[in-house]
Amino acid sequence: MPAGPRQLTEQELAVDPLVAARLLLGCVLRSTTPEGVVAVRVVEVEAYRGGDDPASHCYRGRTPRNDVMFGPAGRLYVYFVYGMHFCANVVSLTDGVPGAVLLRAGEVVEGVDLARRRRPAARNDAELAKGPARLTGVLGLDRAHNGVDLTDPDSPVKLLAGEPVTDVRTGPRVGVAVAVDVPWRFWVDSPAVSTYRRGTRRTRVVVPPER
DNA sequence: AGATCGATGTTCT
DNA sequence: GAACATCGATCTC
Repeated sequence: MPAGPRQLTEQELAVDPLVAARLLLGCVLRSTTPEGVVAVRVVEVEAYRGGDDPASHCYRGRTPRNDVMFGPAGRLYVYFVYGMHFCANVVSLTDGVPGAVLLRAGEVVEGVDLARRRRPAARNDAELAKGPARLTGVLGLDRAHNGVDLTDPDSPVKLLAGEPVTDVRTGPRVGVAVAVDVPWRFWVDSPAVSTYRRGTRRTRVVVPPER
């Protein structure tokens, strides 16, 4: 009987995030929870590098939040944003050198019914995992999954090899107001790719007083 | 298809 | 106290 899809290894993910980003396109992220199984085919990602990338969560050094980014590759970095959403990254680079790839969008390839229950606002199946918080939502990921080893055969969340992709597109990262000049967003043609939105610049605006 | 806005709470200054 | 790797609703074109 045929073996299932190959699981990616820590070694092949221990590379620069720009390399890991292309590697992740077309891969399948498969999550098992008490509710059931949901899997998505990754169609859109973004690279975040350590040190020189002001948009990276580890730009200003190690903190409790970004701790897993400083650990081994192939782990899941889950963070809480905007007071209500979770986003998930795959840690890349090697031990001690931070880096990660944000999983921005995917196509649900398994467990569509459960995915629909988790994302009732989706108007069609392409919208189920169209966006980083939606992707984590359909997979049922939250802060309890921070640090999970995607390369472990016994892990509840696994990263599986998929069909190789062609025609990878690139552009600036979504919702990022700094380092807008680097095209570190990568995607393949799919209705699930999120629409581009410029980073909202929230530098303080001094409002002149009325009268 | 784009613009705007509110919700919500954690993290860092 | 401000920023924030977003979403969903509602409005205009």
